[in-house]
Amino acid sequence: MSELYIYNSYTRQKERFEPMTPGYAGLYVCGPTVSGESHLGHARPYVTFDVVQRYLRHLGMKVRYVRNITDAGHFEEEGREAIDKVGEKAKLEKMEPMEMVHKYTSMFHKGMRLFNCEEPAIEPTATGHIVEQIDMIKVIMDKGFAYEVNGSVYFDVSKYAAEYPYGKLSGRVLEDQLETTRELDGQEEKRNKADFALWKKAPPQHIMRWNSPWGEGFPGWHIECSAMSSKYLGETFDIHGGGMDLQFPHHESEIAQSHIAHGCMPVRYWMHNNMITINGKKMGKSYNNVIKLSELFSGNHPLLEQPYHPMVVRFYILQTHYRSTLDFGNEALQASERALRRLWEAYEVLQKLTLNNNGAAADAALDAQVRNWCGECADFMNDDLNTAKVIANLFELAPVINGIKGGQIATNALSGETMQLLQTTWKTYMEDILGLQALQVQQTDKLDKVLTLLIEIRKDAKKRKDFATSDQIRNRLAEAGVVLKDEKNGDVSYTIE
RNA sequence: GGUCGGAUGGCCGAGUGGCUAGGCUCAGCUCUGCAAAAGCUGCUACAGCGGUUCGAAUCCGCUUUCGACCUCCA
Repeated sequence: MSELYIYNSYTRQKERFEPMTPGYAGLYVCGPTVSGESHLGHARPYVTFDVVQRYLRHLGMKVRYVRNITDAGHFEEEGREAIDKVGEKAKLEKMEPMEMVHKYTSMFHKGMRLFNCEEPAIEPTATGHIVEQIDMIKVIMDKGFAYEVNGSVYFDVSKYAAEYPYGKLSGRVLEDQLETTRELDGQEEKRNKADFALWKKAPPQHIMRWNSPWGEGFPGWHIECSAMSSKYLGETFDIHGGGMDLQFPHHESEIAQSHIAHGCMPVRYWMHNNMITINGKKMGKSYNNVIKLSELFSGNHPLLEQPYHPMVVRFYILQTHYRSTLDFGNEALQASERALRRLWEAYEVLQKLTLNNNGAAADAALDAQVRNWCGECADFMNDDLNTAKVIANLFELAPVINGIKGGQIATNALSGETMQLLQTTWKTYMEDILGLQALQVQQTDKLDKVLTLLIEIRKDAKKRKDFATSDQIRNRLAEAGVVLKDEKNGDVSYTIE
């Protein structure tokens, strides 16, 4: 039995995952900024870390999964107008800040449900943890690594870098930063360009503001994650996840401020998912090329040829390793849709197979092959969560399942034990770990009865060789999105698209 | 400009030294009243040029090219 290895961005190598407390795992993932609707790019980390969380649990660990909601505090452009993003957008939309935050939080939650992402154990908000953030800033100031200027507080990166490995996570050296950091208004407040804000003084027009020892203002860009992760997971915790684009400056800053505030490194394993690209470019608001989730599900976007089911998108994400870029394309999504449909139908077939083969496997070679394919899935997950290879193995097994049903493979080819392993493996990976669900519309009993009746009428017609009637039923149902399938044994099954 | 990471068959995408990845598409066959589904078979690729090696998509060097980060970003 192999053990779980994950790629640690901090050390840039795969490391064996050993939780701090055996049997328990702490996971923090940077959540959404609820000043706008989530897009396809956002889906990736949440699906990725949902699988991480599911897998840790599958391995028997109790997982505390914390994912924040950023509902205040980020700057549009640091140092320029010091505009709180949430406050500014609210004015444009003529909404109260809390009204907008609630709207986009609800939309985010709805998206997560559609993707079948399990809810985090704790979903803390930035505005709910102003006190903790202020306390943390005070500690950093007391230790001499932050300074106040005109109602704002900055972290002294140079001082930190002189003693500690600042830039290790993102692979950069401070000297480069000093040369390449862009000239911005308000930079003169800082002692060094590389310093970042822990607390910003609120300009008069700023809506969201809180009292602090330094006057009215709002928390800096990075402090919320440090304050909330340490509160709920401890000063050092197991896994911190997020998109690769957050490595610098966000996660680098988290490390520095937490390190000073708590005297220890905050995170043991850093995990970063790669980006979703579109026409070769990262999908992001700075490129103005985002496809919002609602557009994706409705197909209402110039780049979309059709709507895509949330499960198709989830499957599409999991077919690629999380550390590779994933290029958006209609062809790719459509391929995923067909693939998932085929896989899920095989899964449903497998669940219905009831074989009681008490004897040995008639086809020992196939039996061994099946056992091997099943067993490999765990190895693939343990190798830095290679969901792509797990799915490939499920596709290796699909013809075996369909073959047994179709009669191409003898019913006693596999031993009863292997059959059971096959069923358990599919249930475990399809549902529990990959978190996949049926694409089909949930049919009601009434609909099922109607369709059963039509199928019976069609069967009678076929018996009488009245193919006009039988084809009419089949074709009209197909037009309505119900596909009939004539089984070899005379049964008829249907799928609703 | 600096740092880092890619370039795999018609498309998507695994894969770090030798063994068919997988999916989608396409073609043929089996089954079938026809079709669909399913099963079987075929299409066999690793940007280019050198090098290391018995052997390289996989290691090293160079070239071309794309991207990410350096500013809010998942």
